[in-house]
Order: sequence, then structure tokens, then C-alpha cells
Amino acid sequence: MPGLPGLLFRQIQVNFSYFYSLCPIYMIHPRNRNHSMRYSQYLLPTLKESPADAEIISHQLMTRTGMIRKVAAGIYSYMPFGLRSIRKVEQIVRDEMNRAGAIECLMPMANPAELWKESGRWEKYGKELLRFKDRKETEFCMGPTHEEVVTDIVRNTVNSYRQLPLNLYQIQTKFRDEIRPRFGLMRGREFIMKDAYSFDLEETDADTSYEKMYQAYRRIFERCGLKFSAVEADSGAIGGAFSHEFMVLAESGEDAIVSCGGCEYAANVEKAEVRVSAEAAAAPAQALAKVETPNQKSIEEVANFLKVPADKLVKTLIVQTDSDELVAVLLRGDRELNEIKLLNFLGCDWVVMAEEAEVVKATGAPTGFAGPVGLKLRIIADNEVRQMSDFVIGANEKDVHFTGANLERDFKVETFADLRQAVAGDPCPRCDGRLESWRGVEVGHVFKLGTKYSEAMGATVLDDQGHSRELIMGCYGIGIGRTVAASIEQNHDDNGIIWPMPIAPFQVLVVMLNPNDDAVRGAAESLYAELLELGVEVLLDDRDERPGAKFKDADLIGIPLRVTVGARGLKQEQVELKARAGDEIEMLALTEAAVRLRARVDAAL
RNA sequence: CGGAGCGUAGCGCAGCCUGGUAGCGCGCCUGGUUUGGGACCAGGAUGUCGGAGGUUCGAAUCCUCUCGCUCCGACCA
Repeated sequence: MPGLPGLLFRQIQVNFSYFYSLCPIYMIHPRNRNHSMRYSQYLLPTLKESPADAEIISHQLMTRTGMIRKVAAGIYSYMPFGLRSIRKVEQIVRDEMNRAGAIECLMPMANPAELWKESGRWEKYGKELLRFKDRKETEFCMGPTHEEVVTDIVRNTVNSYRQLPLNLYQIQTKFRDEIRPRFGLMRGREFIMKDAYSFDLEETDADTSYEKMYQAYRRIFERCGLKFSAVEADSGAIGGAFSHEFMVLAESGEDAIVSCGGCEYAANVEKAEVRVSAEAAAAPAQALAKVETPNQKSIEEVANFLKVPADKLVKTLIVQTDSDELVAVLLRGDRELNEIKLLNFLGCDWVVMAEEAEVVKATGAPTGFAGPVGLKLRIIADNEVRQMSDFVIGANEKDVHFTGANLERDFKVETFADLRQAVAGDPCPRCDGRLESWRGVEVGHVFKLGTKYSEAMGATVLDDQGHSRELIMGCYGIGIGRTVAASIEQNHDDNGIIWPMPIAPFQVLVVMLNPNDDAVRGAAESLYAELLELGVEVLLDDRDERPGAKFKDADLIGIPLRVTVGARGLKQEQVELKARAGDEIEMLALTEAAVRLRARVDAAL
């Protein structure tokens, strides 16, 4: 039996290494200090040319810096340099999730079909869900998200309201078999995602859980150094609950956003409301008249042919719903249908534009000539149509349109609704301002789910009255890789990446200008060692390359602080500091360089 | 899924139309020179031309099939 001091000592040792095992990577474990962060031995395969398939900046730069390597369409290996940045973002996410009271877990990538059949999504999810069978022919899918699994966990382990609130999160690789993967990590099929799921009994508590996540997300993206905006998003067919997307501003963004210059309102165009103006339609001035429009099918063609502006046309879209009903949707000629709004209005999961044959059957004319007059279909119209008069519509007859069409007099509409896509210049739905539009990358999404899954899968707990009640859920996602990519979209110049310190793969790059010069080598090596000792994440460029090549690589990989150790500076016992983000060059005394750099790093974190 | 295109050395590409056993640039290796913004000289290695089948004396090249990848579209009647 060991004596007390021995036990204590052992205990301390155990705790010590345990402590380090929990450390974020930027706190270097003493055992790891000797690990080579020498460029000559590190794997950083930079490319002068960017690969042919990289379209957007972040994809080009991530490939050129050797952060990622493509393995298959939408599937990438994270190379050492890229992984460091990924891990930084993960760590920031972890910090803030933990701070907000969420608990980390890790669910499997392979999900049994059984659970997905229970929620109904095995049928609903479509081809994005990658399905496969094991050797026993049991069906599985790669998890694209984990509501089913987490709900299963909770229903089996949480029985009482006393265990609530509960928020479980994981940082996991997801798989979605995207129709069109593109833009590198921006839209991959396999990607790392943080997903969290909250469980509450009361609506107000669920709202609190949502609010906590919303605030945590703000902190996360602020800490990552991103310019972002939280916008109202569509909550889909799941219900009227609320949802926000966190959008990073970037021209290459796949989402269109509108926001108001005058107030806080910001929304995805999928969601953005269009305010109905009070303006009434002018009284009909023209009679309904047939005009020949040979082969003039599109709005543009008809408008040009009849020499009227597109906003004097009304287009009639024939859509087919998931219950096989055909519906006619009327929109002002120059407007676009917002399909999400239509889905929500009809309560459908999907609609498609009707096939040519269906259109012919329903309207008696080929596509391009559909109109509401005499049409035996359900007719719904965008609010704006109500304010139009003497407009042009299809006549349900090949090569014929009507001019001078008017509501009520010539045809009736079952319902008016907000169905069109918002555009820049529209009045703000909240104030007197006008909407502006811009593009963003969706890096995070917070979503109040309600009881969809708890109901389908029987996730209930007993409340303080002993009654069994369904849990109210929320789900909260962050695309980790996409966040890194979005950061590069925002932080780069012609020469390469300009990392914000908090997510930079390394904090300091020491450039040893001429490794064959003993004085230079010695000074750079000892500065490197000192920085390691101070816990600075440092990469030492000790390659026997010409200075030009080293500087070019330094700019490309974008480490925030670059220290050049060269014969020129050493004559004055100095090294040269340059921030990647600026132009100024600062000379540091060799003796205090390490400490100064540590301070610069801390100031930027 | 519809349309278009591309698969030739690690990367970027030429060669294909008009069949005759494969080339350029970058990178890589060796030696030398060079060392503050992608150096130079000399020498060198590297390809089942995505795969299968066919036509042919002969196929990277022509034909068929197949696999992979990329782009555009998938509401604007």
C-alpha cells in the first residue's frame, strides 16, 4: 500500500495530465514542445497555381495553402494546416456552448433506418439522405442531422421535469448527398457541424433555451472575427415557430438577404415579408380584348411584342402540389414566385411546375399562354395583383393573350397572399425604410422545433403534476468548415489569406532568411524556442529557399504576425515584425522580441 | 435529374480534328552557383493517356459502353 504522500503525488500527476488533455491546442502540452513546427518538416504543400475546379476565393486559397485536399466530389481531407484552424473554431464553439449550459456528447454517423422511419423522415428526406445496408441487410443512413438519435437518447434517459432544461450538443461529421456540391468546404457533402438540441417542458423555457443559443452564436461569430448578421429565416413546414440564420457577409454567398437601412429588420429572401401597400387598383379603363401573340411565350417576349412593360403583365403559373392538385398562381409579370411562401400558404411539402401535358389539359393551351379567365382551377394571387388594372394575361389559347384584363370583372381569385420574392427597394415590413439586398453565407442556424420529433417518437417526461408531457425541442447548427471558409472570404487580399488571430492556424511565423548563415540560424532558432516556451503557436520557416519564395508563401498562408530574422537586422540586434493585415514594419530588439510577440498575440485574441 | 464539358506525370495544360508507341510549364531528385519579394546552370526521375470492349497491321487519337469530375439549369409559362 502506498503511503499518503505517494497517493497524493500520483493523484496530482493524473490530474495534471488530465488538465492538459482538456487544453485547447494553443496551450502546448510540455510533452509536445519538441514537436517540429518547422516548415521544412511540416506538411504545407502550397501551390502557385490554383486548381481548375476552385471557383471562389476561399476554395482557391484553402487548396493553394494545402489546408484541404479533395478526395471525391464534395469530400475533403483536412490537411494539418487546415485542421488547426478547424480545431480553433471548434474550440470557440465548445467554449461558448459550455458557457451557455449545453453538454457535449457524440452520436454515431451511421444511423439505423428504424429511428428515421419512426420520425417519418426515412420517406420524406429524399436523395440527400445517403442510405446503405450492413451485411445483415439492415438499413442505415449516414446522419445528415441528429434529431432522431438525440430524441431517442432523451426519451430513454430523461423521465422527469427535474432533469430539464437539457441541451445536448456534438461536433460531428455529417453527410448530405447534395445535388451539387461546390465551393470546397462551403458546400461539401461531408462536413463538420456542431449541432445542439434543447429540451424543455414549457414554451417559455423553450424560448429561453432558444435565446441562450442565439446569444451564444453571436459570441461565437464575434470571437471568430466575422462580420455577420442574424436574419429571420423560414421555419419551413415544421410549424410557425421561429428561426434565425447567422449570415456572414460575402459576395460569394449562396443566400440572398434583405435588410432595412432604417431598422433592425433583416431576413432571408425566402422569408422576407412583402408589405401590402394601401394603394387600390385603378378603375378598369380598357375592355378585355384578345390579341394575337404568335410564339410569344415568356413574359419578356410578350412584353416586347405588345410594347408594354413587364409590370403590366400578370403571369399565371400552373403548379402541381404534393396532393396532385393543380393550382394557378398569379404574379405581376416582373416578379418572382417565392416557393417557400407558396408551400407555407398551401401547407404542402413540395410543389412543382406542372408538366406541359398537364398544362395543356388544364388550360387548353401549350405553356406560355395560361391565364385566369375561364380557368377551372383553384386560383390564388400575390397581393400585388390586387392593385393592378388593365393588365395582360394569357388567354388559354395557343398564340393568344388578353389585354385590358381586370380582376372581378373578368375573373375571380380565390385568395390573395404574400407570394412573391422580396427585392431591394421594397418597403420595409417593420418601418418606413426601404430594403437593401446583399449576399451571405449561412454559417449558423437556430431553430425552435416544437414537438415534431418528441411527438413522433414519444419523447415525454412527467411534469410536477405527474402528467406525461411532450418535450419542446430546439435545434441549433453551426457549419464549422464553412465558418473557416467564410472567414477567408472576408479576410484575404491578392496575395493570400489574412487570418484573424483567434482562428489562425499559427499565431506567429518566424522567417529564417538564410539558414546557411549561422548567426541568422542561431537567432531564429532561439526566438522560435522562446516563443514555444511562452506558449505562442509558432511556425519556423527554416527552409533553404530564396527570400522571395518565403515571403510569397508567408503572404499566402496568412499567419497574422511575421517575424523576419535576417543578416541585415541582426547587425543592429533586431528582427523585423510585420502584421499580415498591415503594411507597417516594426523593428524589435532581439532580446525582447518573444515577449513583445506574446503580448501582440494576446492583444489580438 | 436535364444540358454542356473535361479525365494525358504531383499541379496547370498541349497533343486527338487528319491513327504510327507522348510533350510543355511549374513542382520533385542530384551537383554547383545564388540568398531581403516565387533565382540560375548542368544533369535526372516520373505516365497501365480514367476503365472495359471494338475497328485497325497499329489507338491517347476513331466507335460503343462504363466510371469519375466540373460547369449551367432545375419558378420566371
